[in-house]
Amino acid sequence: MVTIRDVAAEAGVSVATVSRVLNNKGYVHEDTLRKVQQAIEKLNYSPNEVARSLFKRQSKLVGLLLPDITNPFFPELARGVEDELQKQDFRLLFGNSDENPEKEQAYIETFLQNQVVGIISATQTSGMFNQEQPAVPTVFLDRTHEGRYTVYADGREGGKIAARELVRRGSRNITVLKGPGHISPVQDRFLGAVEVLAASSVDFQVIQMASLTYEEAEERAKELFRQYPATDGILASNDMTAAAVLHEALRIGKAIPEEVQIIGFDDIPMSRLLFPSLSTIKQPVYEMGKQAAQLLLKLIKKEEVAEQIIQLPVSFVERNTTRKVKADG
Amino acid sequence: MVTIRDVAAEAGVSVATVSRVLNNKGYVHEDTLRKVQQAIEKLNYSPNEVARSLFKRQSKLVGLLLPDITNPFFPELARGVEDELQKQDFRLLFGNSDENPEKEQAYIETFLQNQVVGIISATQTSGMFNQEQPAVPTVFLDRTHEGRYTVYADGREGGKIAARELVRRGSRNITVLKGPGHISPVQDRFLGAVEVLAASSVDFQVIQMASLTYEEAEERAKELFRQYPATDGILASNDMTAAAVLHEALRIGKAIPEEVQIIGFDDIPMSRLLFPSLSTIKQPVYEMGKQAAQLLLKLIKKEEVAEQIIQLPVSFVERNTTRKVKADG
DNA sequence: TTGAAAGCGTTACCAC
DNA sequence: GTGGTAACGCTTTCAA
Repeated sequence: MVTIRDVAAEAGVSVATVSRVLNNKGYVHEDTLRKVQQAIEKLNYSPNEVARSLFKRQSKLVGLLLPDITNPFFPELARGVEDELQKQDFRLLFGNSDENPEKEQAYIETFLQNQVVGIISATQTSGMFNQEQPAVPTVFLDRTHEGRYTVYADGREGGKIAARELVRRGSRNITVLKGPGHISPVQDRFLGAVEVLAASSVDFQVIQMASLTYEEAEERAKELFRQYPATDGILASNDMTAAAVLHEALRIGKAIPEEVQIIGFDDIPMSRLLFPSLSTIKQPVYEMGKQAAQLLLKLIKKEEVAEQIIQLPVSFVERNTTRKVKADG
Repeated sequence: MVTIRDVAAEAGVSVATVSRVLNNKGYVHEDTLRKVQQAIEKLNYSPNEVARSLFKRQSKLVGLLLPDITNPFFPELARGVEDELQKQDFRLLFGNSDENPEKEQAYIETFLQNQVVGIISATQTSGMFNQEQPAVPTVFLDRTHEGRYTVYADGREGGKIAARELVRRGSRNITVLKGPGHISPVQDRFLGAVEVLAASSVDFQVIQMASLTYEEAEERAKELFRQYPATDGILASNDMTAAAVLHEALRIGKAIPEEVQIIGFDDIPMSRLLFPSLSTIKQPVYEMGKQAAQLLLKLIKKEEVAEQIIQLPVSFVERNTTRKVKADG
């Protein structure tokens, strides 16, 4: 391993000088500069980040905590975060918590032990965060936490839009699939939907799910069609569950969207590839990741941040699990 | 920040002693042990990994380089890697290279600067790796590299199986969509398929794609049906392109699988949710990630490793883009 | 069984 | 403009 000492020796200067050119701060003569640069080149030197981090008590690393990268909602989030951080030469320390408090705790602890400059977390449990203010700037992503920096999409409005679209397109007996209540975005969209439905004149009922897995959604969908055969509109908690419902509906011979309309939530990549392609509420996922990273960067640099909570808009994506409607007017 | 010094002071011992209990190596009296543990508890001390890494010239970090986590093939790979490493308290430094040599170079450099103990790379370009043996144990995943530790699935055999299944199920005019030749697994499956087709009595043609994007596949699919209207069987480079072909086929009114059969490759999560659900060649993706991590762990610990290359088997997943065939016999 | 001290590779302060 | 050196928090000799 070649160190700053070797470079100094090679260039015939002190380590202090080499350090100065490395960080280009402080005076250094042009000739000296050249000598040092040549030495660096010659020895193929590259500074040891660990030593730097130790001295500065802060690394160029950011901790990213996700529930599960395998859930198709998250890869784009992660990408948004990474692309933004990468531009400023920050790197990602990455972990999946499975919403398991112990795992989460363990990851956060090692993030901190590795002296990350900041943390972005898309988890809800946040056992650690709840206890105390974390030692480094932290931004929550997709999940809201009272009094914390947060970037998320307007799930409430999304739920409303979904419900309105379903009603507007003619559903008169709607079933809402309600996801786990402790996941804030899931709860928000549910509340939004119910708010609109309650104020409308359509019949509706709610089926509670304990998870958002495809498998459970399949079960619930069976139940749904058995229990509420008159249902002609379904609001799913997310696209994955919508896919399960869609398949079950097709399996038992329902015409989609003629007999039953379905609206999902998220707009994950697969949604447009389903058949019929899935109408859904789109979250600006990449943008959310990006904005979370930007916010964190500001926090790290102690720049002024206008607001603690950034809420991004969602939008209805009309595809083929909802009926067409005449142009408004 | 509470340091080992604080703990030592609190416990009334030297830092050396605290270090000994931390790493439980060397003699330490039972009473002393207790005192130190209490001090640690009381001060809520947790050792600084950065300082450790600096001294040991080696961290508890592993670099994971992926082309793009947004490509649905990779999340499960990453998960396999992470789950395995996490058990042994290693953490992941994570980056997407987009198969861009500069990005890749930059990531690897920072991995090394952060003194990772090892690297797992699923990239093909590997500008850096090609030059010289990297400074730390490195395992290639999904992509093969001459003379390097590698974990991958048997794409060649997969290509053969796919071709055989298509022929066996009655396709007589087959189009092979060939992905970018520089990506080894993609090339392997192509070669396997062609090998079987060439030895068979069916007609076949090849369409070359410059990428594996859905968008390009859509274009090529249009071309395909225009140029080779007699095609009754399609071998796609992966499931994503298969999905595009499937949609285009449906759009122009082809009956699937009656008029045209399609087989994908990978078995990404969406494949079973397509309509008709996609027959494909399944790669044991999670397992691949896991094995790569296990291999790297062995390398790190300088344990004996039986072989440099681990090849995992693939399998045909029969779904509904291929015709049923009577039981063999 | 314990402690003093050197050293891991940097940076930043202070002299010159 | 430049260099010497303490310090970052830890581990590991080595001596006691």
